This record gives sequence, structure tokens and C-alpha cells, in this order.
Amino acid sequence: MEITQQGNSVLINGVRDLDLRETLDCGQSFRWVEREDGSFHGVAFNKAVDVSLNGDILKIDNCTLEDFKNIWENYFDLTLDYGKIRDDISQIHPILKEAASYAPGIRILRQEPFEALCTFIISQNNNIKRIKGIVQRLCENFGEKINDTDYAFPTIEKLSSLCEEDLAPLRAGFRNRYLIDGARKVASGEVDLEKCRTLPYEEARKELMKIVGVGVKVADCTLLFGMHRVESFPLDVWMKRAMKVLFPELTPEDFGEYAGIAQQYIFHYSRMHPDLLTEKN
DNA sequence: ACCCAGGAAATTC
DNA sequence: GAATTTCATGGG
Repeated sequence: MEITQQGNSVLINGVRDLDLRETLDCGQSFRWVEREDGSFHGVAFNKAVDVSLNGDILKIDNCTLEDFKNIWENYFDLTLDYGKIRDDISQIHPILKEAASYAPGIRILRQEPFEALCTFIISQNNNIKRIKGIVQRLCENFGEKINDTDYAFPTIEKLSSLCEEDLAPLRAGFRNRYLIDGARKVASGEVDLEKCRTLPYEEARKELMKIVGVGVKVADCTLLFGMHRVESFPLDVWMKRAMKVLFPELTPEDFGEYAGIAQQYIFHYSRMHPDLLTEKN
């Protein structure tokens, strides 16, 4: 990877295994918007950027070399060799091999832990389109304004200072209570998100499940997308169907130390081929 | 009107 | 304890 600065942009040459749409619009982050020209606009770590990819050249606008090294290289997980991981996990099962080669540009973003926690609390019994709307309103109402059009994700302190009724503008329904409980327990230290990066997996899960409204699935997604615990294997409705129909002889443990990456390949593949999961198949 | 949505809590059996 | 119902909201 060769990195150069060009005006207000940073160019990264030689980026492999990255497709912006597959990665930013596959249900792991809910804050990226695709533009007409195929670029993506989004906010993370209090910075708003435009990202585009031409061949193997990644361009990040409104970005300094420092921001790239401190934030975006990590955010897009560019130091992990997904080609190698794909080769390895492809040996687990032929259908996984097919799913991985179907969308080889999926990467697991390294999002902010608190943002991942909140967005996956919001995700429960909900659809991706509405999740995006609620998250957008959450940022507009309670996040710091960082330019004409963009808002940072709300801080832990800000959200923990609110009550359920304050969140009414989100129209998130019963999830308001869960968001407040999560913010308060994280703010008080009762739930330690940083510890979840290194705790044994089951203990990290339990730590997050102290929050009302966080069960196994939301905990697994928070660990995978917020703490980069790539051994996590979240089972949502799609994945449960996929396991039953496509991998009846396998258990989550069979997917190994990169199960979370395999999960994303399978999740995306299943959503793109819903007919594969109907009863007769 | 009915059913579902990257689930989890509350209630009932 | 395991199975079922409820929880707000919006879209198909």
C-alpha cells in the first residue's frame, strides 16, 4: 500500500479485497450514503469524509495523512489480509467458498464501540431502512454538529444525561428505554466497553448483556462490529435460516477464528439470494 | 387488514 | 423452564 496526500485528499494505492457498497451498505454500519458517482459519504470518529474507489486506488476526501493513519486505515481494516482469510475459510465448506467469492470486497469495519452498541440495539425487530432513519435522527438531535450537513454520533455523556421521553423524536419505540439504559451503564462504568475487546468471549457477551435490551444477538454484533471480535458469529433471522438450509451439518464453532467474516459473506449472500432459503431448498 | 423487520422482555403454559 | 406474546414504528 502506497499512501500519498493530494490537496485535501489521501490516496491509497494497492487496496485489495475492498468493495465500498459491499462493505458500507451490508448492514454493519448505518451511517453511509452512496452518491450518484458511486462514492460514499459518511461520519465516523467525529470526522466526515467522502470515499471512492477506482480499481485498487482508494481516495478519501476531507482527510489528512494523520487522519488516515489514526482513523481510516483502521476503520476500513486495511491491515488485515482478507484474501488470505478468504482462502482459509473457503476450505470449511463449498457453499461458504461460493459466498465468499460472491462478495470478496466485504470487510469488517472497526466502528466505535458505543455507536455499534446503540445501532444494534436499534436494529432489533427492525429493518435496515428504518434503522438508518432512527440513527440519523439520533445524530441530528443529540450529536455535535461538525459541518453544514453532518453530525457526530452522540457521546456517551450526552445520551446518559437524557431520559426516555427525550428520545421520542427518534420514533424508535420501545428501544428508547434500551438506549438510555445502555448509555447510563456505560457512562457509570457498570459496563466497560474497552474491556470487551480483551475479555474471554463469553464474559464479554455477559458484560454487554447487563444492559436491558441487549441479548445474545445484539451483544455478538456489538463485539464483531464495535470491538472487532472477528470470532463472533451473530445469528439473526437470516443467518438462522442460512444455517438450517445451507449448512445443516455445521455449528457456529465450525467456522473458526474468523467466523465473523464468514458470517458476513453468508449474510450478504443469503440476502442476495433469498430463493435459496425457501423451504424446498 | 395483515405480515415482516440483522430481538429481547414479559407473560403464560 | 420452555414456548408464546408483546413491545413501537414503518413499509410492502
